[in-house]
Amino acid sequence: MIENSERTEAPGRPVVLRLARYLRVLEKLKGLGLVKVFSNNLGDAVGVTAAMVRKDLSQVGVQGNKRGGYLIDHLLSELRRVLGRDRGREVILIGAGRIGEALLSYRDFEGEGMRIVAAFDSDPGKHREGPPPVLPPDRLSDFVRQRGIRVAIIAVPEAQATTVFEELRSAGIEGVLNFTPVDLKCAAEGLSSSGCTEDCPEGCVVHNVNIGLELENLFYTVHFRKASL
Amino acid sequence: MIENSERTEAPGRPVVLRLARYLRVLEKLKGLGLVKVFSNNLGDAVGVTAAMVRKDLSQVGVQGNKRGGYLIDHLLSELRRVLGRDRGREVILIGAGRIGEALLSYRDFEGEGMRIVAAFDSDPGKHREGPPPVLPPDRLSDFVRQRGIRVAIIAVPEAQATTVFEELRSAGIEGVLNFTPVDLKCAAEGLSSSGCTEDCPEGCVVHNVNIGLELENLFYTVHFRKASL
DNA sequence: TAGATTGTTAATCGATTAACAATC
DNA sequence: TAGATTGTTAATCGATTAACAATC
Repeated sequence: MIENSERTEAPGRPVVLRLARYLRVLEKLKGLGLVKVFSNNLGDAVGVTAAMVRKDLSQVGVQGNKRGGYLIDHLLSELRRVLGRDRGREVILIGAGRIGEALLSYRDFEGEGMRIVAAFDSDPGKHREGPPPVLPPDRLSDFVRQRGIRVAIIAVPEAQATTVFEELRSAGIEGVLNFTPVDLKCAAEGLSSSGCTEDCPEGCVVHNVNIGLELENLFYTVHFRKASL
Repeated sequence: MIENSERTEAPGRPVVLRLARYLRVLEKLKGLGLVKVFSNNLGDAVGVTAAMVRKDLSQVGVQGNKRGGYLIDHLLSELRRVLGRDRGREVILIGAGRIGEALLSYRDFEGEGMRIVAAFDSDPGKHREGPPPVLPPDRLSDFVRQRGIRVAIIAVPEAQATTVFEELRSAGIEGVLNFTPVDLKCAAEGLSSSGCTEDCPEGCVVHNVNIGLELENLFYTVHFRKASL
């Protein structure tokens, strides 16, 4: 039953998030002119133990030198490969309202090799040439197919969330970052764990960014800490 | 060493997030006129097993009826109490840029009993009466003390993140929701796990909403799924 | 009583941490 | 060789799931 061949086992979500963090630290270290790094250092920078750093790296097949630590250049290119930095990572945005506009002007993920290549909004007043262009919804499907887009961000009002999600799915989108407070369910039912990630049998992944829940949780934590001191 | 008295054990973060979800579903069910609910139903609505629902509820001391399930009204008031809905949950916002404005106009958490009572921005052009008012940074400290504010949202440019954080801490803020990609470290070092929550020895909790990391992770998941089919 | 649902205990699972053998 | 660091195996921890006794 178990594939025991070439491929290493698929790392889980927490591992991937840490790999992305290692990558950022490594870029900064390289910028400082460093050449080698120990699991020790990386762990300190990201706030995890050295053992975990080594385990994460070995899990994705990245090797170090028994005594010399890891070569930063090697680590950089390996992590970029694993995380898919080499492929084009283009995303579309649905909804050019306040959150949408904020994301459009948030140039930060370009540095990470990701790019919003178009936005879609039903309000004609929002349309513009770009880049990135803001287009009417009826151009969504063609755009996705022609450009081979696989990932979308949903930043529409709550009421439109499920409709938009259906449209994205039928256009062939495989991954969604959802900023609405709605739990997007995939056709049938099921889902939801810690409010972050969810899986869709037929092949669409939804990650939820639920600001209200995060804030709720924060209030709770703050209150509880105080109460327990 | 273990306190075994009155108080139930502190529920972890995943439990609290689920409790908040149960609460939302319950509010809708009540709106529909229902009176009772089974762990079964709640589980379906939130996407977890019935056993987990019962465990979560019993963990915070909420009881049902052995055969009749749970009374929605009872559940509502108990969950509201546990989650602290009864106390005023006021938060301030630092940074009235694009993300900040989006949050200000995001009336959604008012329904959840949380409210942004003021924003602060160093650009005088942003200042206004409100409500909520947008104020200059030098009024932050007094405002926090006078109103007893404990929680803040940081939505400033990356470069200002750490400075703002220090100011908040010295003003006595105990919890921060951080929208910048910077890992806010508490005075010294240490921190960071799955990129969501972090704990600060001296009593300030930071929850990070790192959109870039979420997107990175989504691209990865989508790519990997495809590769493994 | 019979049936159904809760509350809780035991089993499973995955992720983190600790320990240590391999090796440069 | 001695010292240091990796890669991996075993132990721990927490959270989820399964099972079931209690009881309305």
